[in-house]
Amino acid sequence: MKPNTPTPRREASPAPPTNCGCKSSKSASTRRIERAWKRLSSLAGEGSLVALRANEVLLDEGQRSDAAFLVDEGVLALIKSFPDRRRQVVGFRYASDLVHHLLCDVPSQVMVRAVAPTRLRRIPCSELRALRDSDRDVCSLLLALAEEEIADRQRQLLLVGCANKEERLAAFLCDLLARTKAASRRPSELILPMHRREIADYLGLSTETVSRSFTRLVKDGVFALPSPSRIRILDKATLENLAAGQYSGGRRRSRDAES
Amino acid sequence: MKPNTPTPRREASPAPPTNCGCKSSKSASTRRIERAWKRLSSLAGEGSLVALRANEVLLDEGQRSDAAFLVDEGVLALIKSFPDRRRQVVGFRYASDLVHHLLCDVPSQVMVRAVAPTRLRRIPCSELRALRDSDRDVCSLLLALAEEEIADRQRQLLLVGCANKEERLAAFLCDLLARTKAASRRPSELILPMHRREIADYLGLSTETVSRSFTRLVKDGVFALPSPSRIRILDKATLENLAAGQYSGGRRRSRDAES
DNA sequence: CCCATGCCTTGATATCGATCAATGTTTGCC
DNA sequence: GGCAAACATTGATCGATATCAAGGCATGGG
Repeated sequence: MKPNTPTPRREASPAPPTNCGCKSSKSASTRRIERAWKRLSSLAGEGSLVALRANEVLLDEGQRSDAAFLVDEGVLALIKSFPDRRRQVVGFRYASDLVHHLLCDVPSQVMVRAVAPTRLRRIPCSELRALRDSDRDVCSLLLALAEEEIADRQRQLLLVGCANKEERLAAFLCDLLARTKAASRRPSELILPMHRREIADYLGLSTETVSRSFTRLVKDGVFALPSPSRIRILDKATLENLAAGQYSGGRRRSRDAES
Repeated sequence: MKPNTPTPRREASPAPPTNCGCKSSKSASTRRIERAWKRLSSLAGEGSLVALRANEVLLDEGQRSDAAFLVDEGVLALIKSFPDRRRQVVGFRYASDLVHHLLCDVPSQVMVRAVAPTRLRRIPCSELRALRDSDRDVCSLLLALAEEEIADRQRQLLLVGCANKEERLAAFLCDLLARTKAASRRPSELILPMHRREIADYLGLSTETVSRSFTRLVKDGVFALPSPSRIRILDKATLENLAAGQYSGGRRRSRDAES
């Protein structure tokens, strides 16, 4: 559709392992990563478009796909369900994210479901693997993406393990803000593409608790909620402090702190 | 210093992305990974040994190291601390694990501390990076290791997000059992190298709650506790069922289950 | 327009694990 | 061996969040 060349995940691609400025110049390694990204996304041909309606499942848990996907538009949730009702969203995927690229041809650990109308492009596993094996830069790029995902999971773990409900919500909103900053013209305006339930399953809370956290932050003047899915940030500093856990008030678990 | 050639993490290396038996034969890709591992570990020369006493810090949060490390013996914890007393262990590292290999020359997100006497071998970042860039198989190996770490973090996230205290402890013990299976002659005997506090910080619980969970599982006949750091598994099936969350009794968070 | 459905919010209560407070137990040092 | 420090266990109580239970508010179909 529109010929937007996808950029690497997150604006100003962090790509930790390559641009650490030790032996190769930053711009050189950035160029390498960009070239690799173009090669990779060129695999995602126009002929292999996938469109999903909201709530449609791209891939079930345990299912193996012979392709990875590049998100053109929309939002997906990676969901792990348990035999009883327990559920955990282990991540969201937004425009220009890769989905399933690490697990090509391996049974998926999670269900992948669109939380909003979504368009993706298929990247056949065989081609992805061939490119990875033949192109050093692509391998580096995949490594950089993997590291980013490790960092994401760690952030989420810290939230669920250490943060109270307002901190969790604040951190989630900050992440979302960072992801969609470019897309929106007004930086203080934030659209929530997912429902309370999905936010709750991401943050390890119940929907009621998520709702109460929204209410609390509205009352504290951190943001306004013109509609349940639209947020107007009023006090970004407080939101970010909450998100960073830089104050005292979270869930402690141990009395004695050493070191 | 015993000349044990380290094997890739986890016995019978899972290495998901390479041995999926689609185009290359399994043994061929396994051989490639093994060769890569040898090349990588040969970087960790005998001259660069590091020995840590229990509780000694290898690397502080925010510090950048110009080397990665290969664990010869012992156990390390990766710890994230917050301004107040909150703390989260985001992972443990055992013999034959790599430490910090993904974050070479980048400020560490976590503190790395020995929880027991530990010996490591340095792998200079520059050499690691050079080998990664020049050797395709090493790049693949690093990618496989990164995927494994993503899976580990996901497992931990599911524990902290969805499991009750006994499930969390059971899952932790099963993981530890799998990691040390080869080392111990008696498969039902398990040595805990870390203290209750570190287990608690890993599982997102308090030490008291961890202690109570131990007591509970002992009372339920799942294992015996000859001493606080020695476990004799009595009912492995129950332990594994608890760990897998394959029953009902965990922390639900949502009433309605669909899909 | 009216109704039905699904989502969101709010309130009351229950529960799980944290916290506070002792009391055991192990370990290592003298 | 005796002591001290660190670690582990146990009990009592508290608090944060889940759960249960109504409503409120949109949105869409007839």
